[in-house]
Amino acid sequence: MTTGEADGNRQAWLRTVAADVARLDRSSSAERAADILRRSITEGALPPGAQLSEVELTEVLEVSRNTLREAFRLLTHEGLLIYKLHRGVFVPELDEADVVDLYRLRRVLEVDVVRGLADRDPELPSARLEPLADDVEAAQAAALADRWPAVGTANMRFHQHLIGLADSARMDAMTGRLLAELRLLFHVIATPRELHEPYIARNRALFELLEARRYDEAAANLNQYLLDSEIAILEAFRAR
Amino acid sequence: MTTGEADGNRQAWLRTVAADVARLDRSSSAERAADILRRSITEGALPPGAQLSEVELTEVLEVSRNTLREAFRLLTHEGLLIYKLHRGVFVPELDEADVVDLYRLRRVLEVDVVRGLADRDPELPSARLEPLADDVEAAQAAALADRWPAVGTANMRFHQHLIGLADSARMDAMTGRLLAELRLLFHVIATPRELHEPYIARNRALFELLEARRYDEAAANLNQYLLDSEIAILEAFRAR
DNA sequence: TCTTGCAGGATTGTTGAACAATCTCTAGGC
DNA sequence: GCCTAGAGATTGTTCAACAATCCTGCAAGA
Repeated sequence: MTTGEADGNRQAWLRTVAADVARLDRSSSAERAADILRRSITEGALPPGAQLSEVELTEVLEVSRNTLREAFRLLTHEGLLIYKLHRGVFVPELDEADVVDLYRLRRVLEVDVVRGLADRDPELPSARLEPLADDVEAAQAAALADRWPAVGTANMRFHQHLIGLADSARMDAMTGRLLAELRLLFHVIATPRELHEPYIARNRALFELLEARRYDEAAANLNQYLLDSEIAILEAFRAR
Repeated sequence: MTTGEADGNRQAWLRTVAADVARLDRSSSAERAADILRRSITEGALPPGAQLSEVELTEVLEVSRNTLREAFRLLTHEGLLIYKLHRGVFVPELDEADVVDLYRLRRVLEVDVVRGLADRDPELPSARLEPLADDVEAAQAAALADRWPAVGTANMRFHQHLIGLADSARMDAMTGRLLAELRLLFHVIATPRELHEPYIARNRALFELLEARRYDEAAANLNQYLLDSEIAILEAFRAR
């Protein structure tokens, strides 16, 4: 082993440790409160349009009003809450225009990521695809157990991991926001099975194209996938 | 004038009034404090790496610590500040990887917007291009007055307005963040003139292609523009 | 000389109470 | 029936205090 290699290993190790430290540091009362609220919103316990009362939530979450308001700010900038000055915070009610907007962004980002993989194919170890495979399996398992919201979660994670292949912190953050907003839409739709089931197979097909390094086909596939998904959501939305 | 037109005008007027109200409503102490800090950061008074002391700024800005911290949160999610738990808030220090990341996103979004204009050409009144023309003129005027930071501001506004043509609230927000972060980079570069001057003419050329509705050419032009700009910034960055 | 451990001070994280500003809703007047 | 006024509730902001954590400097030990 050369000194260069040893240095490289040491550098890599330092990076992983730094990442671990950053993860541990992420515990403040405001963020813990935000975590709980985030789950309540994305799981539908707090439906779109609902107002979040400060006094009520300070008691439930056992944090002070100031800390709660910091949690509100965090979620506001994730798109999961909106502030109305002097009136309070609300769970956003997205409309069809938002669906179109969200999907436009998704198509732009995700298709570009897949297309971009072709340029850096050699440096992309196949292990990077494992999270995607796991997500496909998780969706399949949840479907067999008839847990359709969990299918939706796994499908979304698939797309988050897909974006992750680009190694762009900003794309990751943007996608996190977009998918969180998308979840807001799912709760006004009555038929979760019809909404999520088709995409288990489509995610698997997309994964296999990536695995085979047929990136152009994968990009075209993904583009059509997202167009279809947008239409499906719009239809379910109108039929609610 | 038909009733339809009258309705359309009334609708447009209602929208402008609503926008004005929203702008007036946007005056909370936290956001005013954030405005001041934002300018200090983007204008370079607070250089990358600087720490913002809470007690010091409460006195200067004449707001309470809690309100100041809300202002910090606002700027954090614009990418203009970063929080380090129990250590404070700092102006981010971007590196070359961030430049590459930022420009990748800019290319994806801006080129897609221009390309997308072709599909909705008929519904795009030429008046929508006026802000872009104003920005080009502003940049030109600032250049004649030797005010190069102002040239940079006008150039950035040009791109913000360009994204605005897509009528996507989320693209607007993302671009706002990206350009704010980009400004962070400008202050570590010693030669503002060399950095900004070439893009006055290039923005004008891009504008003229848009005006002529030659969108595909405009998209290709913009793509090369952003690639060149990225290289220029990277070089200036390495030479600092 | 270099590292390690330990105060002590400084800064941030969080709380609770208080008051001001604003909104909502109801009751009353026209 | 519609408009207006005012009471009550909610949010916006401040202040003071304490807890938790970080940074600094110094002394003890290898």
